[in-house]
Amino acid sequence: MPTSTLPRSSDDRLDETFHALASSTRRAILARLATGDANVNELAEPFEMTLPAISKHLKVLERAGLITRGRRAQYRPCALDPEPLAAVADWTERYRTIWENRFDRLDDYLAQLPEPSPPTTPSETGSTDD
Amino acid sequence: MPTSTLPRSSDDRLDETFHALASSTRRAILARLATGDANVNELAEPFEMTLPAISKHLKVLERAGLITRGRRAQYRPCALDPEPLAAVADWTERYRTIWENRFDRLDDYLAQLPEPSPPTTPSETGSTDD
DNA sequence: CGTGTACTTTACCAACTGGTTGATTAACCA
DNA sequence: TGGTTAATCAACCAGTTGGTAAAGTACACG
Repeated sequence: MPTSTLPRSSDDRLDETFHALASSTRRAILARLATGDANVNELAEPFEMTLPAISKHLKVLERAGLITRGRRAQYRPCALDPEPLAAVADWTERYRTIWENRFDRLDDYLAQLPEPSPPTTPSETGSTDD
Repeated sequence: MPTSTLPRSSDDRLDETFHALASSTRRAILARLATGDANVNELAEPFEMTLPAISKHLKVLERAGLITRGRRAQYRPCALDPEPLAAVADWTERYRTIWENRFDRLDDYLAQLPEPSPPTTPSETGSTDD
């Protein structure tokens, strides 16, 4: 395996980041690492899962650049690297404005309504919806 | 298939949202929908993929709540619903602070350095970086 | 009616995931 | 040297994913 370090597009990297995050196990590992570095056994402890399974999850997180791994004696300490999350935040941000504009348009619509009929006159309101 | 609409945990829904976003095809569909609603054929047009494949992607996006679908004659118009992205933004935000604290700690470290050697003395600055 | 258009469903496939067990590597300790 | 601990590798398995082709459904139109 030549460990193909080909120049990945930002699309590919976003694919990889989102995929790595699409697992509550992996997100829990990241949450644990957010409190400080940890070895593989420490990371595996909360899960009802064998060590090789955790090892695989860590490899996914590492390939996505979300963690880095060192070597201290026979331990492989893992550290969080939230850098790829910046791209996630950027991507998400572009949709937040769209989301907010919906309410803006609704606000505009409500603002130009003829009369804010008081809630004491429940009749007359068009009940033939749909 | 009883369409199991079981009460999903927020973890499960985040899994589903991240999974739906972990495909550049699906993100491209969302980007297209960000410019306005569209039918399935319109959404499929930019891709070298058969219609059933797009249909499957749309189903993934729909299950994740990222799009809603209507019925107008034989058309099934799709509309973007960025609401689930709020949870993504929230999740990501918790790690942004960690990311920034790194630099804060670096700032603290730099701030407490003995002497901020002025830039007018270009010698003396350690040029033996790797 | 029948025919075309828009889309979904079904059945099938190869590839990938996510887990397992058992063997293996690597470093420390005695 | 040999044993223990930490972690990965290899092989395997069931279930899922992402695509296809072909058939089916739903609606409009002449």
